[in-house]
Amino acid sequence: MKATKLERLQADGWKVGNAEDFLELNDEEARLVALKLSLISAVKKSRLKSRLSQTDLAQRMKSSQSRIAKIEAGDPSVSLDLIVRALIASGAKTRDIQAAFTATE
Amino acid sequence: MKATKLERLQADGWKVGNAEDFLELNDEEARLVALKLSLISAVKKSRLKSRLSQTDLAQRMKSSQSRIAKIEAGDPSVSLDLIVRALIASGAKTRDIQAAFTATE
DNA sequence: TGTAAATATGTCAACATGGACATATACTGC
DNA sequence: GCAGTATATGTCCATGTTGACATATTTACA
Repeated sequence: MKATKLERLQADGWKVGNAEDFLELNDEEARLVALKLSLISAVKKSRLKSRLSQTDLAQRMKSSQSRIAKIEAGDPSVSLDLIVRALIASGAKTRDIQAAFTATE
Repeated sequence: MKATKLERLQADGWKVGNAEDFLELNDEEARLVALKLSLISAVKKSRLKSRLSQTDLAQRMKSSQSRIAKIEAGDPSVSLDLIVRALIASGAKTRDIQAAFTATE
């Protein structure tokens, strides 16, 4: 929602900011989660395609086997940064990464 | 490099792991940096397109104006997570995000 | 079944990133 | 120049994320 629209709604006496913002936030949060899941699945696909074990990939990107396992398990302690680094290190091409985004739509 | 290839090179007596790994790491690191820069520029574009001030966008995503400024300035304390959240919150469509990736190639 | 490799799970201390705040600087219309 | 708004920069400390490690579980295959 544009700031101007928000101001208009508020001027009109609308209780904006609670239910509506909540829904939008959920939507945005959902998009991020979907994106992460899609990228995670791309990591596993790419790693297997490159015939790398989790330990191999971990060495490549100077991480640890347990971290890779956590990435692929969707562990909440894993950042988007790490997921993308794993994707790149596993040999994924730019078009593979884009494909992961496409799956989000 | 596949683990098998690495093992073969090592078996052949190659000093793998230093210069080569260093170069590959740089390459991967460079890809990540390029990706971030591309997404950052997409954030600013998307924010302006939506006619949001940094303060507006910050409120939308429950962040702060200074964080948004740091995102757009490419501050090192900004994660990929935050960049993508800003991108989504600023109203970028999935195809805009993909386009940012494309620019990386 | 046994055994080795691969993967999963839990923990933790070190480091990265976060929002918030203060404040400086830049921009815009007057 | 001035006021109002937008953006930039620096700091703080709470929380998030990390690699490393130990260990458990699963898988592959003789």
